[in-house]
Amino acid sequence: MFIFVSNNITIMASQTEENYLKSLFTLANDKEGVNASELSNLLKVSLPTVNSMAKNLQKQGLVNYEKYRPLSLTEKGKKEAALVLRKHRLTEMYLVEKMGFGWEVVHEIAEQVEHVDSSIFFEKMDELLGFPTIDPHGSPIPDKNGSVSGETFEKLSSCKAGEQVQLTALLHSSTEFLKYLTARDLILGTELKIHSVETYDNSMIVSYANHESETLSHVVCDQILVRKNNIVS
Amino acid sequence: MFIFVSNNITIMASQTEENYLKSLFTLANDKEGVNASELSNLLKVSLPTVNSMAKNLQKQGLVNYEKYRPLSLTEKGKKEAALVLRKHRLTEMYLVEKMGFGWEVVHEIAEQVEHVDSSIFFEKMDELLGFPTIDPHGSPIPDKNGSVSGETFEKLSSCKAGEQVQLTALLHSSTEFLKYLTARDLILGTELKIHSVETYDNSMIVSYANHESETLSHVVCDQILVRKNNIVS
DNA sequence: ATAGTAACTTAGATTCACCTAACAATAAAG
DNA sequence: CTTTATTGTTAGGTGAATCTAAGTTACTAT
Repeated sequence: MFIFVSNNITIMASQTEENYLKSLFTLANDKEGVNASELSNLLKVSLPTVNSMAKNLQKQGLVNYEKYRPLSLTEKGKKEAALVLRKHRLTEMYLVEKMGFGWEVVHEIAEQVEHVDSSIFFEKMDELLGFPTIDPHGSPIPDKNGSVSGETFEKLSSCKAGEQVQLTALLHSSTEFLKYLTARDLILGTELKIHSVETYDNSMIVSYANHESETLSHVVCDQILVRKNNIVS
Repeated sequence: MFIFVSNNITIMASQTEENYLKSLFTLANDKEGVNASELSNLLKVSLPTVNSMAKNLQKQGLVNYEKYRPLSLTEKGKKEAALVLRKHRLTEMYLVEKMGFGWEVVHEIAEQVEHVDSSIFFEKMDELLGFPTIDPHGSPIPDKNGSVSGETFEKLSSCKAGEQVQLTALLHSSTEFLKYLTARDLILGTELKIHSVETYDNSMIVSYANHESETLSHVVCDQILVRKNNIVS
């Protein structure tokens, strides 16, 4: 009879390692692999540094590394990275929603707070925020198992003329805002065609359902998240 | 974290350095100097490690170090230490008051959050808390210049039978100790009447709220700070 | 197809925070 | 006042995360 002593004692990744994992995760966005030089640029460290960290993370079973080939995360690495991202995004949400910070300033703070090692701390944030699944940039917040809800949404304000999109989420849901939208028959799922974007004030002219032409201000477009459709011509 | 200026270059103290400064500050409580071995015990590092860090901090003008003599903080060191303590205590306060954590669990989280380098982050906490001067354990919160509020409290152990006092702060806030107190409904602000002091072991018999008679050992009384009430007869 | 450039790797060094082993000074106890 | 115990110091070494310099592989463009 064999006795297996599991030697996969999980030790917490260092802050540095967490940053590498997070960067690999975000840079990999849909692509297959990530070049060492991309990481080198993003993290502002030299290529040899990336190289040795790649080997280190490979030893821990977190990244796939082969000489001269782009890097990629293993399944284990992806999960770990998603959990860091979760901490980052929950923190950003918390800072904005509960502490009243502007979106411009929260990233820098979240970059530091994300490395706190305390599950109750982040679960409390999650709870106080009402278990959000996307952050205000439309990026998904991974759940506590590191699973990411597949889709990422974009702000309507970042779309271009000619695109067809579907209204999928709101960044803010004040009564005022909801009234504004319902008054225009804009509900979740509405298919929008973007006719033009006014360069002066960034307002958009869109059409949908029974609405031939509606003008939406930038303030409004910036609070609406959409899914881009495959444009069928 | 804190900032010191040298040769016009602003350098941040490392998390490790912050921890040494904070420990020196708290261990020095009234005493003149701190033994290297005390630090060694508290920080769970070897004596040689403390020794070399002492030299390092001396070079930065933060501690007074002479061979074989106890360590002490310079004025500059005291200020930086107080600022770390400020971040720690504001964090604890925030976690308890705004996030609903119990005061037994916040220390561990605050130990990590205190090293975040962002003045707006802690100033926002301060603001949201209404600029408190005392943290959840009753210890004073230094202001943003590193000055500690003047009010000093007395040890319960130094009080006499017949006195009425209010529990205002704790000298030590280990999880064990906090559990001990909460198990007896002893919280900050509790009004205590000292019935008698046992001359043999210096234990005290006190009454408060729904507790007719509780015996507190000297060890416990020596860790509790109180404000003496003006006894109106 | 090959020369030139960009990307990657290796080698070797540095700094920080830590360690153990061995030695020195001070404090405590007889 | 000497011996012993505690406490502090020095020397030397380790691993993590970084660097520069120099060499190697892969991509790209003529």
